[in-house]
Amino acid sequence: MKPRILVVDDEPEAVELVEFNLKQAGYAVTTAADGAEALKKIHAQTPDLIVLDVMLPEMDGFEICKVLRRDAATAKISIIMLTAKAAEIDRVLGLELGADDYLTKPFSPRELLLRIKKLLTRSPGTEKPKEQLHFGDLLIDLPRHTASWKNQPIELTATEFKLLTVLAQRAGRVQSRDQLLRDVWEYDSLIDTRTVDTHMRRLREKIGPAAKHLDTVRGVGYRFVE
Amino acid sequence: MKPRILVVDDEPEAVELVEFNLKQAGYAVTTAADGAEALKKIHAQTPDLIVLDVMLPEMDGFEICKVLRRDAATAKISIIMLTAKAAEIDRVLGLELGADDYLTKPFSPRELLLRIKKLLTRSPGTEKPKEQLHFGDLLIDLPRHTASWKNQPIELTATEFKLLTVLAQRAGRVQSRDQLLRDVWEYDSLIDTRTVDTHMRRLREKIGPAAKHLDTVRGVGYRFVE
DNA sequence: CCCGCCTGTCACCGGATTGTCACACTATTG
DNA sequence: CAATAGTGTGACAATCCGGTGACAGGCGGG
Repeated sequence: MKPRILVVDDEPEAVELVEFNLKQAGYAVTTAADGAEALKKIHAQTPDLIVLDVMLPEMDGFEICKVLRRDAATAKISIIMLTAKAAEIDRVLGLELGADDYLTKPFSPRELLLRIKKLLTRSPGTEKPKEQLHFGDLLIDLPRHTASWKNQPIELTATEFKLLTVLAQRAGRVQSRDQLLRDVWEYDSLIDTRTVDTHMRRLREKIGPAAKHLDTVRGVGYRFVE
Repeated sequence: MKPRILVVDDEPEAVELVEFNLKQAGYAVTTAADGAEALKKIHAQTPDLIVLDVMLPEMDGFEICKVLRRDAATAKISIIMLTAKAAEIDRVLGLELGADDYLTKPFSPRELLLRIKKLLTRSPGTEKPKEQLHFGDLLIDLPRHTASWKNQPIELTATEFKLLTVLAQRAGRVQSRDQLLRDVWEYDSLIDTRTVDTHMRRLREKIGPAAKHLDTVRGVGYRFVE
């Protein structure tokens, strides 16, 4: 899952330079040359981070930043402002604008990459991982370490619970037996891969009707379907 | 009536940045560079919230936090800790320290403002740590350090009481033995995890019928159920 | 100093859990 | 249709895990 980054600047060369470097670094990059285009693209597909030049025709970077922060849907996107004057820094990072970081032009691509990395690795930490997983009548509660079907508790052993959890958290994606061994058992391949099958059987028996969520993908592995 | 916020940090630039942003946002800000100064200012005029850096000369943030929580006059002030390591989070938010929130450095002023706002607008209903915990016929009184079942007092040792308290305060959530060692014993892994079992046994014996609240989650830990 | 209480550790036990195997069964392939 | 690979199933033994009783060191009070 590549992090998505939107680069907003009206100077084509600047955009190109940044875009090239970010793509090199493995990010999915989209670009916009003015505020209207930026907002359109943001609403089309929310990026994880925005690199935003202050100097833009019509709607400037400050305006865009404010607009984004006001809307709950976009308020949590990390924003790095590209600004000319050091004097503006306080305002940029402050309450009114609320950018997460800034760079004064000119800057080195490497520097930008460092800031981006910092912001992207931090944001997942600030939002909590889900504590409960709902799938129709199936409820998995991680901190309580319980699962239930139509509010009827399901008795699961530690391994079964973890297996269910791992599959459910990756709902829709097939997990190979090896992958499951790594993620559920936490050590590699000391265990026969067929052991996974046995645990899947036990899990299916215990969760009864909810077993419809557990698909076998012949020749590949198992998958949790919603 | 502006909410009063005390910022405690020994780095002048950090203080300045935070102070500027908080004032912009309409808070009344005072600052302190070390623990002694902080305590003095707190007692001179109780702030509504404290932004507290962990790294301080002499008395560190942990110490200050503990001191504040012990004194009834200051126990209810909201505290946001600025901490370096993610590993310390559990301890910071846990029973021993009882901070209300935390941020890992570096953080954006905007993030800090969001957390502050959240804590200050906290409705009186979602009040601070309760002084008494009721669960059916079981009553745990934290300031008195007593527990009772149907108004009959239960004799508990210090460790047993703390163990019960920690579990009850996280009612519903499974606590691993390691977690309990951290939160009840306060230091890590010098102690055998099986020691927890022994104390659970003693606790169960003493609280008699109330032991039904204490669940064992095989392979995971223990859980207080309501 | 002695005594009793609190604590941490250990060894043991019974039951739950788990990994493995052999075999049955089903989909896939030629 | 037969052969084959892949998966479901039942049974079983080894292991793990938590409860329990016992014990020794530490500490404080009398």
